[in-house]
Amino acid sequence: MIRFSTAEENYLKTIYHLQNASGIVATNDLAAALHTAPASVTDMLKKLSKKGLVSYKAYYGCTLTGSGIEGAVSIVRRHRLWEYFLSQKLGFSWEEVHEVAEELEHISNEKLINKLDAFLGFPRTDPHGDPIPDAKGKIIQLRQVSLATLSEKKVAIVTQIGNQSPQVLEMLDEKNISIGSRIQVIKKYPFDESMEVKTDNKHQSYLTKELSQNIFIKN
Amino acid sequence: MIRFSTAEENYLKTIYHLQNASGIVATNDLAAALHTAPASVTDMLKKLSKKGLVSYKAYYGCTLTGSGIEGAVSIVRRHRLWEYFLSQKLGFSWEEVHEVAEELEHISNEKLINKLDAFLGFPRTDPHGDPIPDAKGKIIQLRQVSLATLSEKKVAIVTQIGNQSPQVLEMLDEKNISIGSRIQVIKKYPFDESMEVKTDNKHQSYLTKELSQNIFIKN
DNA sequence: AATTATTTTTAGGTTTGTCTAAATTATTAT
DNA sequence: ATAATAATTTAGACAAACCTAAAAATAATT
Repeated sequence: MIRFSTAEENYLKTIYHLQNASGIVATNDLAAALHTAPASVTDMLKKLSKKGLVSYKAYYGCTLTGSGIEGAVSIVRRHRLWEYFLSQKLGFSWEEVHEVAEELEHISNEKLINKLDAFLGFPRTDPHGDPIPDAKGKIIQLRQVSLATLSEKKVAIVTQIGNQSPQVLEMLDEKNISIGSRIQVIKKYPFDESMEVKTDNKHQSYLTKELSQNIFIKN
Repeated sequence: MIRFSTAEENYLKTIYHLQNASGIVATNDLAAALHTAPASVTDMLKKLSKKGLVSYKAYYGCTLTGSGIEGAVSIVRRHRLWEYFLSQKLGFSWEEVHEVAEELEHISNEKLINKLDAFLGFPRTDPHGDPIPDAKGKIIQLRQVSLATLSEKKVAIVTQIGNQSPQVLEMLDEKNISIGSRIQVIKKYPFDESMEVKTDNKHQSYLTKELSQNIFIKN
């Protein structure tokens, strides 16, 4: 196992997420995601390229190589296991876990992570419903069906949240919707694709199209 | 709360332990403990001095100031809580915990540490028997009575280990002695101050003066 | 196709924390 | 008390990761 610096790990992880969302990653996009100057990104890309972790052609963005992906997945695994720990064992709310996990994820002792995994009972998703890679780096990504597609009267279980911005998480908290929630569609309004839903505790809420499209479910 | 860099934290913590053991801390001793060149230590001492964390007079070593001690104690708290977690929850052996805790201790989210403390049930000592400072920085240091002073036939409980080098920890492991062990003195040999002892499981061992002096007990 | 605008890279600089080698101060031994 | 030795500091450099400003390459617009 190769050891990465904290900065390298942040680059690998961020490139990984960006390229999963939209293929080749542009320097400016990466800079924006990392809150650094584009010039700094160029420096680091050259470094990661020389190490064989990204393939990078000047002016044409980058993608992770095989070993780059391997590294990124291992960081994602650590991040999500810590999120699960913080949420399930320490009682952090799901909006708070991400920030703390950003720090914990850089502790790269493999035995620690595998023992943590076992202690937590080998969870398959983190508190936001994102899949946790196993010790071999395998990720079971479940089929993404959004709540927006569910028809009236039907019931489903929330499995994942798409956009995990604090704004979205706060709204979901207010509406009492979290991973594992049972949701029933009461009425759909085709005009603006909004809907009225009922959660476990009979709590009734109104969801815009934007919100319901970000809530993923299983039946 | 002021934030420190990882390097600063390591200096504070190391100065704290050294000055607890022997008053004023010499540059060379600090360099040896940190595995760095003495010149680097001088640089850092100037920096910490300017920040008001150590009082430092060139050529005459250093000691922590009030706020330096405060910082150091908070790092010690984090370290020992993580050691407890690793040992009690994740099943690490007590020789292994220190190394991993060296990394975890630098995550300085106060809420994380306080929630971890609560999750662990507010433990008062780490797996080596060292006291864990509470959230206010208070340390309850128990009276140090060494096994060497215990008389024949008497029984006591191991509360702490003085020298926690891997060599000592390994010997104690072999002899089945750990924090919380019940030990009975079978026979003492005044000539070399060695002794024969019996542990919980009827396991009988021979302890040299050097070893028994490093095992601290309560009755 | 030429100009303008955007994106990306290069050049040169900063900070943190480290190093080695040389100079200085303190301590120990004669 | 002086010389030798040990400890410490200064001086000058280096790597990592960042920055700003200017230059160059690519993309968009007329």
